[in-house]
Amino acid sequence: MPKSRSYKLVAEPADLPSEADQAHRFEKARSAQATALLEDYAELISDLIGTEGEARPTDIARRLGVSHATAIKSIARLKREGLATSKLYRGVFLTPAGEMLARRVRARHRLVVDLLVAVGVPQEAAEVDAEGIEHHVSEETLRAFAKYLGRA
Amino acid sequence: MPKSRSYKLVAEPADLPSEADQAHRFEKARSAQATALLEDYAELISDLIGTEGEARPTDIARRLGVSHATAIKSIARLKREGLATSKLYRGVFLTPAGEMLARRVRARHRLVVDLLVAVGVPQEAAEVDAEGIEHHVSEETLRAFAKYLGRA
DNA sequence: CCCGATTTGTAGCCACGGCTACAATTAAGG
DNA sequence: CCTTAATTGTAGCCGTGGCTACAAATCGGG
Repeated sequence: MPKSRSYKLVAEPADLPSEADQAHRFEKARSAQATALLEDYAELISDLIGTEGEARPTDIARRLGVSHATAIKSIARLKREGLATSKLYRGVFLTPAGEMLARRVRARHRLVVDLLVAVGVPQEAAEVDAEGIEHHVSEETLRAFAKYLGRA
Repeated sequence: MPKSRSYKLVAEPADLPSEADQAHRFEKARSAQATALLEDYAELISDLIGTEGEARPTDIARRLGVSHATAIKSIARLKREGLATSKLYRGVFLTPAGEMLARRVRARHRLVVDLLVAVGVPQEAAEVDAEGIEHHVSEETLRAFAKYLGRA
């Protein structure tokens, strides 16, 4: 029985998922979006520490294309979430949890770029699109990507 | 010459894109995210009108998994952006611009799902992930997908 | 060692997109 | 036709993630 509008007798159209399924999908997308920023910061901080030896708020801000104030506020959120640490006027560091997240994110990012390239997307477009796409790729999809790329 | 920290003599590490490039990618991802909500609403409204004959705020809200108040506020934004129209206590309709957007979004959504399935992602995972991924797929990448699927 | 530039941090603003609570309107049934 | 349920709309709150402007600390060169 339909959840509402019981006077409507037509069946659920085949080309639309059930209300519950559809709502569930959107909720997933929203929750993925909520963690996207944390993931981007974690990966970037890890990269900067790896290549520059340190991750400084202004560098982070420049790389993300935001003001330093925005970066500092986001770093504060990372600290609240237990992913990063920093002392006043010192650089930013990742906690073990932050490092783990960074590693996962970096691996996922590479897989996404590689898959895009493998199906014929030009390198630069793949890099750009992957930056947004990666946050919405589930573990299951990731496994499929790895398998497709022969890294199962 | 580096934009800052001129005392640093090491070259830009090869595994990180230039600051400008990276910032540009993140900006792209952010702007895509900003339009994602409008795209989801436009597609859903179009679907509902097509299958149910009308698009009512509560149905929209249920399908998106948000409160009706949230849906109504978002519909107001669609109206501000010239994508939808509605009169008090009547259903929601799309403007020609809204319809165009909906068509583009629907086609893109299908292409993304089909590509995911084609590379081995299970149907349901493809549907879920596509909901978040689709907003970040550029025209160029879309063309590559179509070509890969033999629909060039 | 101090002065000025750079970096870091803080304060406060805004729009967005969630929410609950309440008001108004419409629609259905007796 | 009137009452009640459902729907629609409004008000106001919250956290997020942008921003600018200003303050504080650090760092490098003279």
